[in-house]
Amino acid sequence: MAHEHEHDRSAADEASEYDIPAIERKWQGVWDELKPFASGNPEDKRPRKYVLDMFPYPSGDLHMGHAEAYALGDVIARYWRLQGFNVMHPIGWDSFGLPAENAAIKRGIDPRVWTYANIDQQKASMRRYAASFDWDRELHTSDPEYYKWNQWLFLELFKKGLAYRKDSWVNWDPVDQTVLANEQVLPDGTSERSGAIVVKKKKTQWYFKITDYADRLLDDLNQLEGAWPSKVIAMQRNWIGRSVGADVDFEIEGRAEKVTVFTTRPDTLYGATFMVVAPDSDLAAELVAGSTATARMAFQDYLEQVQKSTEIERQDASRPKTGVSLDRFAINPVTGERMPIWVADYVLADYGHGAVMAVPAHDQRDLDFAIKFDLPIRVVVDTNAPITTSIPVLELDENGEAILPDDLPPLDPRSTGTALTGDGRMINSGPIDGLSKTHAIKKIIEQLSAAGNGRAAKTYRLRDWLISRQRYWGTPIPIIHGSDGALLPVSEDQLPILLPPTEGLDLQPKGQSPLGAAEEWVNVPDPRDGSPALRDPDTMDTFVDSSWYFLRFLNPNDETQAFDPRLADKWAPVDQYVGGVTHAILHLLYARFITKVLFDLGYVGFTEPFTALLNQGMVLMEGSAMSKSKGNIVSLSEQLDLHGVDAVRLTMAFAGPPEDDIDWADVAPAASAKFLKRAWRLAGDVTSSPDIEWRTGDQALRRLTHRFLAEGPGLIEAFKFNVLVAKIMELVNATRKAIDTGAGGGDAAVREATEVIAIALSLFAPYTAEEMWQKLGYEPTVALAGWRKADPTLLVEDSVTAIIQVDGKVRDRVTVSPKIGSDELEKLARASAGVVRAVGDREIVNVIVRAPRVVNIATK
RNA sequence: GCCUCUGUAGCUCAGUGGAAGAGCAGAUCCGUCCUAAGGAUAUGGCCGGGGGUUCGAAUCCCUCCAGGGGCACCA
Repeated sequence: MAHEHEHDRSAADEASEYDIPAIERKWQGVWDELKPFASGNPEDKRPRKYVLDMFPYPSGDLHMGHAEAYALGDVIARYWRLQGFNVMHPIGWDSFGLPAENAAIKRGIDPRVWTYANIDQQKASMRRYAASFDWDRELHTSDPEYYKWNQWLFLELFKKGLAYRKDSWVNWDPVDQTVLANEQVLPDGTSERSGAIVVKKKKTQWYFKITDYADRLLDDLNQLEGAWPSKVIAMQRNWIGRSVGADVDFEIEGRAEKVTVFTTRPDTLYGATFMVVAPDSDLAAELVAGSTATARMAFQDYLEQVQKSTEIERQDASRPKTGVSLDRFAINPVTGERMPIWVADYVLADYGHGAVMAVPAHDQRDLDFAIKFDLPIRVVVDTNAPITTSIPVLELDENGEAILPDDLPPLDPRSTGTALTGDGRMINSGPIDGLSKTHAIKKIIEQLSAAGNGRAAKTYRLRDWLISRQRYWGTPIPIIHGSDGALLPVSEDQLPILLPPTEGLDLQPKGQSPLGAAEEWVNVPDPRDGSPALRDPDTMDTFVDSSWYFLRFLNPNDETQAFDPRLADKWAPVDQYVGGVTHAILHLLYARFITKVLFDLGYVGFTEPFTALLNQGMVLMEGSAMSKSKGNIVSLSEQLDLHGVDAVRLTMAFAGPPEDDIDWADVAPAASAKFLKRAWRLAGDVTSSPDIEWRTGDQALRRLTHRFLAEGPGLIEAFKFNVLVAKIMELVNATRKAIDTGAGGGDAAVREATEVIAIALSLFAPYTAEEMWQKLGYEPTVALAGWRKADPTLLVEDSVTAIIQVDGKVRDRVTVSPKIGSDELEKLARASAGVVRAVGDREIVNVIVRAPRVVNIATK
């Protein structure tokens, strides 16, 4: 620090001190005035990019997880701005939902009050955090101006038959007293929100018909390959769970209608020796009703036992098989054999048709069951037979059996206990004998189709999206129930249907929507004839809100439409989406679905909402997720007060690859703060003026600077933020060295490097970067300074070191021109002292030359 | 059980056929009334183990081990 400042430090201007709180205050004001992150100017000629962070639920204050996500998303937004793009980087609030309602109940206040107070608080923290959001686009999903368009969207789906009511078994959360979508139930059978064990209830509810889009949701994942994390793509594929096979109809003795089952292995139909029906299915109840009294009693006992078991128990595949016979029979359509019908809980009521044809020889579950209950087993695929891609021609003996090598294991699943699930050659299967699996499947489907008792079929694990919720703080469903049961859509000019005030309403969860008790609200005239009718009392799943919010950001204040299709053409889909992997299925699947619906309705011209996706990891503390119960919560505001916003943001970016978790115990925000101050000091030590001629500067430092400029964009675009930060550190160290022991503070290369450092740091540490930029003699803002182009002449080295190996070991090295020829390099290598010594009197058998980098001399 | 990702310095990670690297932390020294800021220097590695391919392997192939994630009675 210069001496003259030491005497009047108290009066020193802000710029001569690295006074973090003062710097933060100063630049927030400047940004508010300059609005460098506004993206709404229609005259703006820059190319456009849409960078979106998943919007937060307003829980009260920012936490470490938000801090990581918004730091990383901001790096990308700021980077594209430096590359000359008009970047739309909006933020809003996912402000409907249960936490607000539960908090309101606890405190006896309106959820609105709690929600909007939280938003105010959280917004202040966010502004301090200096994410480069375009605040002009802020939206709240709990505003009537927003949820009006949820209702519009619902009606669009209703008109298309994609929103419908059905009576079905639903997931019921006994704590929050509401139904849940399948996606909101964790694999262990608990609610993702309340943690309660979810139970099944039979209820009539609203669904969105996402299963109509199952194929497109699955197939379009291919477009996202490489642009979305492969983990998320895999999870979505699993979730949709398409199986390809056939439906086969079985005649039932004593029943007029056939029973259809789905199978992925229609080729094994000749080996189907019994049928298994889900115990909790309507089919089982009906079949047993027509059976003997003994069967009915056994079934009743079994059903009760099944219904007592939890979802977790039921999902344990290692559990021994259980079941009872219904004493009814199906007829195998190809063999004509009688097949006993059993019920067993390994068959699920809500998958396929709730019944399976059991092929014990070739399916492990069926085999386990057949062995336990001594049911017939017939092998129909010879898995020992060789497979060819065409119809195989095999050596057969006089009985028509394939001639096999002696050492193959026998085909006897009953004694081995292992089903033969592999490919092979069909046997015991009449007209399809001799075929391989693929051909047999094709042929049997043809035969079944021709006979009218089967057809090709697909089935999915994906279920329709249950969107009704029996709670207050959400979007009212725009449907009126006529006294005759008619479902009457509210006309669009009546929207929004506002939530009634909470006064006089009991929000306490009790299994029925609190809205149903709002007499004045719920009782409406039938739009057809004015007779008494009722509003639908349920509210929508808040995932409806977030399934299209990225479009509302385009013109969040538009009162005439949900979004402007012309703006959607310009800005959407989102170029870069950033958020946690917790939404890998839920939100992302729903948003993809709604986007495809909007495409089909002609509102948007694209079918995928998020072109690229980055999942950031979690912030942990000492190896585990931060939680109140563990008592390991690190307070973000404390960290910000301690180290400054810039240091915390830099730490988030530097800690590792963005998708990895950050353990706050392993990182050093204080070291980041130290580094930032070190970088900041460079700007004060630059004594040249901005118009200095770069070319006169120190060449070594210039080379380093321009190599940095050349590789920076690739690192950012590959999300290797941590690597870029390490490179900035290197550049800072080299510049420091040039100032102290080399070219000095007046050198042009020192100024150039420091400017580049300020620009690069603006991605991670905006306050420090602005401060440096100003010290270097420029007007704000560094955020729009632009990423400089690397000078290609500074990227080529004028000499390189070639290594000389003898038998793979380095024995010498020579400094050569990067353009040296192979012959010349080989000559140099053979003559080198190290090589002569190492080779000695051995014979040289081979010389590999890779000019200009390496020569390897092999000896005998 | 199946699928998938990851094992490189104390920590976080680069490097993905051609000399094992960076940042941070730690160590020592300079500096200082003390502390700190600041600066300098050196240290630190069976590249998870084993086998193979190659003139040459951290890098490619096989196999095993360890850890993370996902799926799992879905016919």
